Amino acid sequence: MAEAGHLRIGELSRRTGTSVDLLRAWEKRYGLLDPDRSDGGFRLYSDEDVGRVRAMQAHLADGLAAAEAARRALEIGGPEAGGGNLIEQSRRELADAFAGFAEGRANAVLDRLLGALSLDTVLVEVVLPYLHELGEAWARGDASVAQEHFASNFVRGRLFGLGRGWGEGAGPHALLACPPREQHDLGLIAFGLALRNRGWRITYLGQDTPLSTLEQEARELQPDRVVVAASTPERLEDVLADIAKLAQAAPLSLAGVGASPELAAKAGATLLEGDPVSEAERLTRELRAGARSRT
Amino acid sequence: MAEAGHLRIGELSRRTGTSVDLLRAWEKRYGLLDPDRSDGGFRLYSDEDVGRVRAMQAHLADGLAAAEAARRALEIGGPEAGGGNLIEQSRRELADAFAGFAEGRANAVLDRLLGALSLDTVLVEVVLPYLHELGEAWARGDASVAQEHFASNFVRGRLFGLGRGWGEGAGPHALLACPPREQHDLGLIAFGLALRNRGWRITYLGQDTPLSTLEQEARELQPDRVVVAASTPERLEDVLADIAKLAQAAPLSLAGVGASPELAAKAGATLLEGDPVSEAERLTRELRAGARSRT
Amino acid sequence: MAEAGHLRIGELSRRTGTSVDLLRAWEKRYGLLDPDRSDGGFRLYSDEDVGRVRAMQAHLADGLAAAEAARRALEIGGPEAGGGNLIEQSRRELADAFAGFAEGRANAVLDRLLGALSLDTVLVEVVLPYLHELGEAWARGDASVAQEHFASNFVRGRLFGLGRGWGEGAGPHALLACPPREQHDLGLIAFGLALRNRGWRITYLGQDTPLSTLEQEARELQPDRVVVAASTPERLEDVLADIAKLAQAAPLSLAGVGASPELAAKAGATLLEGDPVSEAERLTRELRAGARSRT
DNA sequence: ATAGGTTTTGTCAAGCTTTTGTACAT
DNA sequence: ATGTACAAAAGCTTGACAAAACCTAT
Repeated sequence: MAEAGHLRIGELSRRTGTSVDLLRAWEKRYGLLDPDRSDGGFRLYSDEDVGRVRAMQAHLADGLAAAEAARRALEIGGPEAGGGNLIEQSRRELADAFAGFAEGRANAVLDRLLGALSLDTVLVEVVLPYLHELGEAWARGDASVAQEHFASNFVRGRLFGLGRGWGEGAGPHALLACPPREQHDLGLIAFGLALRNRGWRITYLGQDTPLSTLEQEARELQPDRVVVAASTPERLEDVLADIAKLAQAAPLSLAGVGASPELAAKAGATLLEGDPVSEAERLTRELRAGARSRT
Repeated sequence: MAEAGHLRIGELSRRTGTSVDLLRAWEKRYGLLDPDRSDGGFRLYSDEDVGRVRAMQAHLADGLAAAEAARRALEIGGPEAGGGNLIEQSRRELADAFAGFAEGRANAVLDRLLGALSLDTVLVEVVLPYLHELGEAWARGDASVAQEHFASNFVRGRLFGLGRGWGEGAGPHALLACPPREQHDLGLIAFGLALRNRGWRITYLGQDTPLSTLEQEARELQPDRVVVAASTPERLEDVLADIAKLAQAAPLSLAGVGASPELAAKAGATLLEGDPVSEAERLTRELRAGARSRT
Repeated sequence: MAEAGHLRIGELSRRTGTSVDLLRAWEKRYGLLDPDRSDGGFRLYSDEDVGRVRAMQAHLADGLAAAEAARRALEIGGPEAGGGNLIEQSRRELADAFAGFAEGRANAVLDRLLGALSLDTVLVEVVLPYLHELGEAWARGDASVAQEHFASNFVRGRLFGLGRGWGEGAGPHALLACPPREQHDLGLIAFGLALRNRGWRITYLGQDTPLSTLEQEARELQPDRVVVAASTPERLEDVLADIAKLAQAAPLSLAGVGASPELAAKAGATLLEGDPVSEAERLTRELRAGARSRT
């Protein structure tokens, strides 16, 4: 590695959008950087340093004090270092367990993961990829329906277990549902968990919810955000007019493979196109920013 | 327990719909309440007091004079005099909680029940009746779809939580599923739990399972019993030929409101017409008898 | 983990939507928070604190007076205090709760764990390690007798609650007991639960059971396995002859720190030297293998 | 039910300190 | 490049205040 230094401070400043003075202050005050020096004494930074500065900025944007942001940026290797192996292995074991209807082993794998990593990581690195892969295998005909059913029910049960109590609390409030005839709700549950982890309160209506009901509850509960998720565009297109009406009742987002920029635009809704965890993060940040700007 | 006081008089008033003045009057005249006091002298009421006020109201509504109503409200021993009271009260609280999307309270009710009674009792006395009633209310149009969805998802999550690990073990093996297009699986899950509680190992395929898949898995796993549950006869009639074929592969039972003696006879299957717990008990007994006779 | 403090009061305010002044007031008046301080004296909050504030808000929304809401937020803790490592965090919280005789909080922690993980994992990763540690702390004189009693009784109550109905069912049958003068039965109960989870039927005789009684029951009930657990060798040595006789009546295993290969050999019994869950798994596997070989 | 006094609790202000980004002299 | 200075933003403590909620007694 050792990536010898090569960037001078001006270039590092340009690349990271941080002033030269500030970079020096961070170095002095928090030891964030420890650049090589040219013969003449110029600081020479490596690519790793760019990463460190970016991490610092991310933590600042997250609201941490500069001192604390620096401390964290320095704690590299970070949370999931060495988790890579565990994750890779767990994915394989999980697929194996499902193939053999071995609930006990599947439970053990998830327990081990949850014990070692954060829920966000488990969702993003194992559960969601597995669901994705399962869908594809099923479409290809490589997975039996029984296997898909068994795995779905298993995962649904575990996710609901993790979500226990998510309907309580004082944070922002999200209302989650799938449109009529939509049965795939696992991604939506995962999204609910990611929101919960960020302080949201969740009301979950789930699979196959009529739009009229959804609109009525949106008016009544006045959630900070309504999210409708579908696995195919048809499910949304079929009720597009109702969705547009729903968007009048509360801030609305569309999610899932079935959502698209066009549909979202027509409905007057936001599109959530990333993975559940990133989108939960984004929604939370936006809400926080909105609250601040209104002050 | 001794659940120290915590509600102030205003909140007690809001919760019971009785004016603050009247509450103080009842305390003074009949000694209906005997709240703790804060350092500054504020009255602090416990959850028990809420129950006592409710009892008082019930007696008043019943036509008793206030003095007499209070005497009786005090007599009833208090919180959960006898199991019957607990069950009755829990049912009401559960219905209340679902009506208000109050997940926390619903969890609290179930936790209390599970702490005090056996799983069988909780299923038979509270969960299954509630599901039944919910179905009827929904059919009558008295419950919103949202409420039904919310409650179903909540109950499904809790039941799966209770069944965690049910796929493992040394006991007899049951394979459970609903036929195509059937979405009501809560009763089937409850049945799985009742079986589990009697030592069975459960493989759960759930809603909307194609018969071809089911038959294939039945041949492969060789379960001691396959149970197919449906909420309307059509779901079963539509695939009657396949069900008959399935009955060749493994001992088969039909369950749910959609099952009938005629259908079972045509399919070559047993009928489970009682509640999940009794039928689980019966199946277990039969299996044991069968094992003995084969010896 | 030790997730040191890192949020300053402004950010905590933004994240929870509570004014800075109010946060300080809650700290001063109710001791709701006890933040670290920067060198200069700024308050530094942890993720757990975010959870505590959220719990406080939830209770306020529920109508409790602020003083009472704070008391509960401290007792019962927050719903989901940040991601992190679930097991590590739960262990700490449990130890905390026991140290403060906070039954409500201990219950909340266990409920969350049981909802999120399988029983096996909760036993192996949290409950048993805690018992072990408590034993050591007590031996060192670091834990008071009162604390040890409180924790033991609490855990015993919860474990028996989980085992409710374990005497029923169709699976293999285990008879569990401790020898005379042995009072430590928590590990044995955990073992019973692990067996139950694998389909066994449990008859539990518990602490301080005379060998004569045990032998009589073994002859009468004809269990598939008898397990005797002791925390010191003396308890077993004192009745070794009787144990050997018991081994004639039914398949016998010795367990607990007091058991050893020598003792087992002398008694004609098997030794269970691993943790309860692994040994339950092993016994179940052996039983299944035995059943198959006899076919 | 009203009147008159008390407690609780969220908010604010004043005066001082710490933290942190930026500026400037050497 | 370095070291120092500076000012805005964010925090700290103490003390006070007023509205809401509650008290007793009539």
